Order: sequence, then C-alpha cells, then structure tokens
Amino acid sequence: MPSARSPAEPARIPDPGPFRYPWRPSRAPPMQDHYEPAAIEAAAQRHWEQAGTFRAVEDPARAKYYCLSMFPYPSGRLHMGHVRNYTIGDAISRYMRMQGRNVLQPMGWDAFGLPAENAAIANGVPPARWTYDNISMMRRQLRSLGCGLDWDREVTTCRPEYYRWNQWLFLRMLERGIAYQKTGTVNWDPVDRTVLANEQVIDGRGWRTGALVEKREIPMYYLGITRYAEELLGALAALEGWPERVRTMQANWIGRTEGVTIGFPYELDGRREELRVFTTRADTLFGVTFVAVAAGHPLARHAAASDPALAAFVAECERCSGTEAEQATQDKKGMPTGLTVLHPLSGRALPVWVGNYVLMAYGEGAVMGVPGHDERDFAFAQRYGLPIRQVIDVDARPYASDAWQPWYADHGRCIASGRYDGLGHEAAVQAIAADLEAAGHGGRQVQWRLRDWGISRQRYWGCPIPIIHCAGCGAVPVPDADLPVVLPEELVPDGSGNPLARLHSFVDCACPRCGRPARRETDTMDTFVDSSWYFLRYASAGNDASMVDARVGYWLPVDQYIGGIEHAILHLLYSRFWTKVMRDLGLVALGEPFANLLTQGMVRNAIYFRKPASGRIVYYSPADVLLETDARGTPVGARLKSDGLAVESGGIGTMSKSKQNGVDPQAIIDRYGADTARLFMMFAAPPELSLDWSDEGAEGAFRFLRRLWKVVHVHVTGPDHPPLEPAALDAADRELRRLAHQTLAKVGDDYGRRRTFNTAVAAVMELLNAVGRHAPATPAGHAVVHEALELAVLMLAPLVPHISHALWQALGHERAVVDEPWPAVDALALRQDAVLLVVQVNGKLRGHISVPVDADEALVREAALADLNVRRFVGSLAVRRVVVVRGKLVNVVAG
RNA sequence: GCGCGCGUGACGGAACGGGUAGACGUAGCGGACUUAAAAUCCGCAGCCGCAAGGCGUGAGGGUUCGAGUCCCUCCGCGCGCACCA
Repeated sequence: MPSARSPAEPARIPDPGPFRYPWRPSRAPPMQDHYEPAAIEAAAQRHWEQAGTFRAVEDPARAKYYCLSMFPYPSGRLHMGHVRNYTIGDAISRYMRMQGRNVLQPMGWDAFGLPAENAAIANGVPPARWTYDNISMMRRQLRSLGCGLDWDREVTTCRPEYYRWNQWLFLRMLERGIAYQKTGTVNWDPVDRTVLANEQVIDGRGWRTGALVEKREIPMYYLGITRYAEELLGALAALEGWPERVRTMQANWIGRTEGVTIGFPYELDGRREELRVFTTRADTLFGVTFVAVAAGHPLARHAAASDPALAAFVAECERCSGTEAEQATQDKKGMPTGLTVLHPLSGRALPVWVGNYVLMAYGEGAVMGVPGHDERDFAFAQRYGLPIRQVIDVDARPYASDAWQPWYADHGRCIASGRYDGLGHEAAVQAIAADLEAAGHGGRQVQWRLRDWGISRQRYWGCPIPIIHCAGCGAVPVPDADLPVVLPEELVPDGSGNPLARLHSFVDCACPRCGRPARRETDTMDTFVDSSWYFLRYASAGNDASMVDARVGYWLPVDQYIGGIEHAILHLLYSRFWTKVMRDLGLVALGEPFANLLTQGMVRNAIYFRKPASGRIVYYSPADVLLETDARGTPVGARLKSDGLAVESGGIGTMSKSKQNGVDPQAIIDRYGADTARLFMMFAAPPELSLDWSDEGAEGAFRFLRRLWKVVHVHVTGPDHPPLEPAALDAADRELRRLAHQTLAKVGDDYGRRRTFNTAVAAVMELLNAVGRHAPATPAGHAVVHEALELAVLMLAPLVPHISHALWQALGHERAVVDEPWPAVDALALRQDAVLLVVQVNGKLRGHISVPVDADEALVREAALADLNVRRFVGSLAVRRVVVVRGKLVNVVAG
C-alpha cells in the first residue's frame, strides 16, 4: 500500500540547540548480567504509574500532540491486530514526547454491539457483564504491553455518562431536521420474529433458524449526511495527511455525478404523471427503446398489483437483493409491466420493464434503456428482443447490432437524433438538457451516491433512541432534563427480538407533552454513532455538565490517527460528518477531526488444512505443523506434529478463528516479554503493509534484545573511561562515532517523517553490530562506545520502552529514559575527509574511487579515468562524456 | 465490470528526489566452543561461471549517460466498490 505511505509530520520540531556532551564518568548501580524481561517490564511500568508519566495536562505554553489509536471493541482478549495498532501509536507518542511535545494518548472501549448479544444468547450472561469483564481483561493486557496511555480519560461507550451525549446531540439534530424519521427496509426472520443484521443473513436465510428472510418496511431514524456530501467531498482535497487511497475511496463512496434528469410522461388512471430517470448520457436520448425500473419502484408495484406473474418476479427480486454486492453478481433479468411512457422529445411510446439490475436506492430507481450504447442495456435488449438503435457515430465506424463492441459506449457525434445530429457529447447534453428544461421534462442535475445514515437498530445492546411514542402527540423527543435514557443492564437477549420491548418498566412511560400513558422507543442507535465522536470526549473527560468543553480547543484535531484500513469509509466518514454537525451547532470550532491518518496493514499467518474425503476442510494451527525444507531452506512440505502426516498449505492469510491461524499476543508476552512482541511488530514490515507472523522472527527480536543487554552489560562492567573528547579520537573511534550519529539522523527521519520503524530498527541493529565488532584500545574509545550505546538506547526507547528504561539506568542515569529529550546529531561527527564514489562505464559498475569530500568535478573526473579497471573497460573506445553526480558516482560514457 | 494498489533471493523486507539491487532480520550451509545438544561466537550465501566476467527486480517495449523506481501494453495477485445509468 505504498500510496498510503504515511505523510510527513507537518508540525515543526523545535531546534534542539547546540550539541552538548552530557556524560559523567559515574558508575552505574550493579546490573543484572541476564536479560529478564518479566522483572524489568514490571519495574518500568511501576515507575511510569507512580510518576504519572502519561497523565496529559492541558498547557497552552506547550505544543500539544494528540496521538490516537482506534479504540477496540472489547471482544475478550487483545489480538495481534490490536498489538500492532497500539504499538505503532505508542511508538509515535513516545517519540513525540521526546521531541518535547505535550502528548495525549488516550484509550477507551467501543463497548456496544452485536457480539455481546451473541455471547448472551450462547452463555445466558447479560451483555453488560460480558462486556465489563472483557474490558478488565483487555485493560490489563494493554498495561502489560507497556503503552503510555492516559487512563484518567478512559471512555466506555456503554456507560450512561457517555451515551447520554449521543442522545442529547440526536435531539439537537432532530430540532434542526438533520435527524428525521422515514421508513426503511430490514431483514425479518419470521421464525425468531426478529430483525437480522446483514451479517446474520446467510444465503438469504436467518443464521439461527435457517428460515427464508423477508423484507419489512418499518419506521426508522436517519441522519442527513447527504446535506454534507458537497463539503465532505470538497474537504478531502485538504486532508493532505491522509493516504491518497483512503481519500479516493471516500470520494467514490460519496460519488458525485453530473448528469441530466429526464421525465418520461405517461397517463395512469386518468392522471398525467412522469417517470423520472437520471443519466450521464443524455446525448443518447434518441436511442432509448425502453425504460427499466427497480422492483421497489411505485410503477412496478402498481403493475404487479394486477399481474400475478409480475408480482412473483418483483417478490423474487426483492428477496435476493440482500446487499448491493449480491445484486451485482446475479443474472440480468427483467419483465415487462405492460405500461408505456412517452419519449419527452420525440413523443414515441416506450415500454416500461422491471429490471433486477436497477437499484431503487440510487437516482430515481429507474433508468432509460439505450441498448445501442450501453453494454448492460445491449445484453438486456438482446435477451428480450428489444430494438437496438445506433444514435452515436464514432469516426464513421461501421455499427452492427448483433454483437457488442466496446467503442459503442464511446463519446461521438449524434446521428438519427433529429435536430441534435452532428453535436458532440458535451454540446448534445447541453442542448438536450436545455430543451428538456424548457419543456418541463427535467434538466441538468448533480446526483450523489451517498445516502442518509439510518441509525435505528432493533437491538438491545446499544444506546437508546430518546423518543417517546404517544397515541395523541406522535413521536415526542425526551426532554433534556430527563436524559440520559438509561439502558437497563441486566437483560439477557435470547435471539427472539429485542428484550427491551418486553420490559414494561422501560417501555411504559408518560408522554412528556400531554402526560398520558405512552410507549418508549426501544430501538437503539447504530454503534457507529458511539465511535463518531469519542475522540472529542477524551479531551473533555469527566465533564458531567456538557458534551465537550474548552479542552477540545487545545487538543483537537487529532495529530495522528492510527487504525485498520477496514474503517477507511464508514467510521471515518461518519466521524467527519458528526464533527461538522457539532461545528454547525457551535459546539466545536473544527471541521475535520483527524489531521493525519495512518492505516495499518493486516496481521497474517500461514494457513494449513486437510480436506478429507468427507469433504469438510479442517484447519490446523501453524504452531502444530512442522515444515520440511530442502538443503537450501526451500519449503517442500508440511506435517502435523501430532500424527506426522502431511497437511496442505493454504498460503498466508489474515489471522482468524475460522482458519485456526491466530497467535495469542499474551502467549508471546508471557514467553518473551512485551518488548519482544513490540519489536517484532515494528521490525517485520512497514506499518501500512500487511505483516506476516513468524515464530522465528519473534525469536529473532528477542535475540536482538538479549544481545543489546549483553553489550551494555559488558560495557558497564568494563574499565572506567573519561568524558568523551570528540576532537581527540583515533580513526576507528571516529568511524564508530560517525556511524552512531549517522544512525541517529536516519532513525529520527524514519520515526518522524517516514514512519518506517522497520528501517529504523535495522539501522540500530547495524550500529550495535559495529559496537560489538569495535575493540576500544583506549579509555577514549570506551567513551565512544558509551555514547553509541546511549544513543542506541534512546533511539530504541519509543519501540522497546521497558528494556530501554533498565539500560538507561545501567548506563548511569538518574532521570528515566522516558523523560529524556531526543538527542541531537553532532554535525561534526558526521564530517568525513574522503568519500567513496562508484565508477561506472556505460552505466555498469566497474570500480570505486576515494576522493576528498570537497573535490571539484575535474578532479573526480580525472581520478575516475585513471582507475585501472575503468581504463580496461574503456579500452580503445572514445570517451564521449563523463557524468559526475556529486558525492555519489561517476559514469564514463564511451563508444 | 469499475477504481486503487502491489509483483525484488528460500522467506519478511531494504534501496527515501532516476544513480553501487538485495541493507537488516529469518531460514540454510560451514567452522569454533561442548562428552553431546541448545545457546553463543566467527564465516559463507541472487543465478551461471575455476576465473575474468555475464545475467538478474512478473513479461514485453519506450524515455535516459544511467530504470526496481518514470511512460505504454500485457500477465498475475490483493484490496475496495457501485450493474451508479
């Protein structure tokens, strides 16, 4: 996903000032000679807790940095995706902290949702109990991971003190008409008598009952996100800190299309009506030979009322159209309604068909059929024997209606179109739109793909919608003074409808308007509502008097948001919308909540399975499989450890329960420590790419930390050394020192600008390898090693904070490493006398030359041409040109 | 079908603005240490070749002194999504 490469950190990093030499030749307290992660991780975490290190306090004098990872759904245990997400966020947070920023890194729980109800159905435990238990478990796991989180700002969306503000803002939207009621279609399980989520419908049947799912029209609440379509689309361009890919996806989802709405007049029961369609190809209007409507279109329903065959077809269309994707894959089918409409310009009569490929939700729910120039209409016309008419000419190419050619859909000049003949695409669209408008049959229009956001869910474990239904007054908003409408937490759903609806103490109430007995709304809100503003609440934590307060002005926008690519559309779009609504209500000053976005890749693992003759595939955990390799290490087969028999490889896939290829992060933390888990996650791949789990890789990360520990141990138990004097070093010491500062410059760039933690780790590994090879001959040499080790520990501190905490102490420091500033690069250390240049002849590598760093081009050229191997390859050829790239290479062009 | 990406050793990946392809790690091989194994340390390691050298970044073409990187065509894989009219 390189297009989604992390953007540059736009904020200016303060100048750290001149380089200082902070070392004291003090002896550190005695150091354990073995790396024992459990003990040092507990000690480091205890220190942060006692010092309140990560408690964020607003301070207008300091530049803030709001680093936010998407909060988890409390499903039970942390999975590797969480570990990756929170390690990336923590690394960025700790790095920015070292840069002197006032960092806020909060955490919370997206605690409402369907899995809690499913668990309740399976185990008979109230969703609340299950959810709160999971939260305690996962909070403990997050602490053991060592994330620098401000737990004082924890947000739990299933708590009334949070969701009361969902209700409060919903009422404000209702007052302004942004929230409104209309009917919507839901999946109805006739056996369980309950509404099913899309994911609970499998092949058109209810997941528990297997009953054929029916469609039902029920009243629901909607949020008018389409009013913000223009702004949501337009503002994308300014979100420079977002991956291009996500912006494109959102733009496609919002889907702005310019076209023409065309009304086809008809008479029905003596009344003059118009069938409206939307098209981007108004220039093909004279090629229309039929009009197709969606199964849910009023005309289709009208015709079906008196035609049983059509009624059956309409019912069939409606049954299988669970999702739009599903509808997209089915065979294109249709049926005539027997009705006709008139062409608005030619007056010709056109048949009206019902087509299963026409979407009720987009445009007008009807399309004009132009088989001559639309591939889908062409197939439809061929199947049902409808006329095909050419009305666009492209370079006088011969048109034949027996087979589709791709160029039929190209723009060209109108023919057989009366007075529009000869016009090009744009001119024809203009002219036809103008004439339609003059005739009162339509005109130019902008169409959006985006639809309003239906938030009603017929489910228990969610935020109650604050409405009371009164026989006399209708749907009455709950008065602000009566908020929150508290969700009772002791109910246990059993799969047959919403248990709230059967709880009289919840449902029975008095109408706030007339006082007569009334019924409380039992629908709850879509959980995307909860996650649409939690990032604002972190900045207003604990405020019982208002939804948000002035602290939002300090912390927002989020400087860095980190989460999975699967949220690229819905969550991020809803959050942007919600923020804009709050802005328009005067609650916040900002219009976009997330300045920079990092979408992390999936965590994957190998998949192994057997497919027995009985047919059902059985998956095996990679931990239970032994790989066989040939002499070169190429895998040739795999066997199950338990029975020694072969298993098939299913490649690599996202970790999932169904594929049995998940790895429990807790097991890794228990075995190697949190630092190893974190280091492996950050080293194995750049954050935006998918990451493949590898036991050996985790082992390798652990090995590196153990070696780091050992190198520091050997150093601090070695001879004393004087303070570093950079000016008086021998060549080898100077070289190590140059590498150390070069590495520091690279790692700072990798963390801050590129967000490529994997290459930063590789660079520190190289530095440590060099330190291991370096045999200091003098006390001054030990001072250089000391500096290199200190820099290594500081550089690794954002990634592996626990071992860094311990090693920093061992190197003789009283202040905790977490409070240290990011070290400054010593420009003097980077200075080199000579530089090695690559020499090519005709673009091929033929040698290297060493030249003074300030050598001019003539000197470099001369040195290159003097090189023996260069002379050998140039031979008798004439040197036509010598390209010199300063500090890099010389290319001798000969021929 | 459309849109957006991505194809580099056995594997994960590196190569940042067109300038030494394969950093770093994993797996592998050889050696040291050990009664032995593990751990650790040292070394080898893209392919062909004794070497000199040649060939190599999915395939083919182009631009350039120079292409993994830019452009075109094709193939494969992944993700997203609309039969969007």
